Amino acid sequence: MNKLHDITLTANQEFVFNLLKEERVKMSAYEILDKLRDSGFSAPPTVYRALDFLISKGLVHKIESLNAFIACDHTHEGKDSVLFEICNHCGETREYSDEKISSQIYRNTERKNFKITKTTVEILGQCQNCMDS
Amino acid sequence: MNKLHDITLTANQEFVFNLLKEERVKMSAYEILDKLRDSGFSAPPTVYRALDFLISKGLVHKIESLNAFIACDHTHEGKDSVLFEICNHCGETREYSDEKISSQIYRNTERKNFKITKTTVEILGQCQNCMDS
DNA sequence: TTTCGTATGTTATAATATAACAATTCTCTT
DNA sequence: AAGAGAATTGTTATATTATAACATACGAAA
Repeated sequence: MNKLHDITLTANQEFVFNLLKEERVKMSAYEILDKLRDSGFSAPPTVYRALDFLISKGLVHKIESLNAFIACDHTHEGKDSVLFEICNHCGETREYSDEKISSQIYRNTERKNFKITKTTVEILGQCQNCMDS
Repeated sequence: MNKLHDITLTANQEFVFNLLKEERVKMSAYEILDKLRDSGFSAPPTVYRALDFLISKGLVHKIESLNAFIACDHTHEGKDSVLFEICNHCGETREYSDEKISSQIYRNTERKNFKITKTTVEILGQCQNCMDS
């Protein structure tokens, strides 16, 4: 089932989303801008607006510790926290979710009546490939 | 036991650390700069250098999703991940660690031979106080 | 077809962070 | 106490990331 089944994208939003989906790597807003100049993008707000929309729909995530953006890998259900595992060396960024971590995060906060609006879990390090070489 | 038992701070580092310890709230680098102008701080590098040092010693943490810095609350042992719980409304920032979450993060990555250098776990939402009012 | 919400283009600027380099201070070691 | 080497600082400039503001255009729906 496609995540887009009930989301209509404008031309700009589609340019940004397709770029991120095709490249499958994290990109800064200004990298996106540069790659889309030929498509008519000329200034940062065009990129940031599209990103904001895509993020609000869960189609793109921001990696806070790198100020970078990446297309979302998988469908999100209600209460799962997204985790990112990022290699410092090659930049490869894997997204996943972990039920144990998500539920533990929610258990902690529910006890305190803290109402979560967003979770950020980012794991930086070196991947096996980069350790070998 | 004081965390500083074997760490010597320079004057600048101490200004920044004391400010963050006393205020006990997150502050941006430029807020720190403004508060320390009277102490002779005049440009960003002075602040960022002190912060870098304090972070490297574990005395200060950066909150990635807010580009802000906060004095560390507690002693860190080998493999614990720090968690931040941040109220969008009042800005209160609580630091804690959770053995279940930390160990689960490490279990996930060890299986894949991914070597962690840093973890970022930030939970944004609304605290009970702010919900009541 | 008017209306209203959303998206866009554009210019300017705000906020966050680092580069580069000369000058100074600190800490050993002798 | 002097000097070498390392670390820290002051300073200026600039890079990087993100938003404000406002006029215009577009799109769905009454």
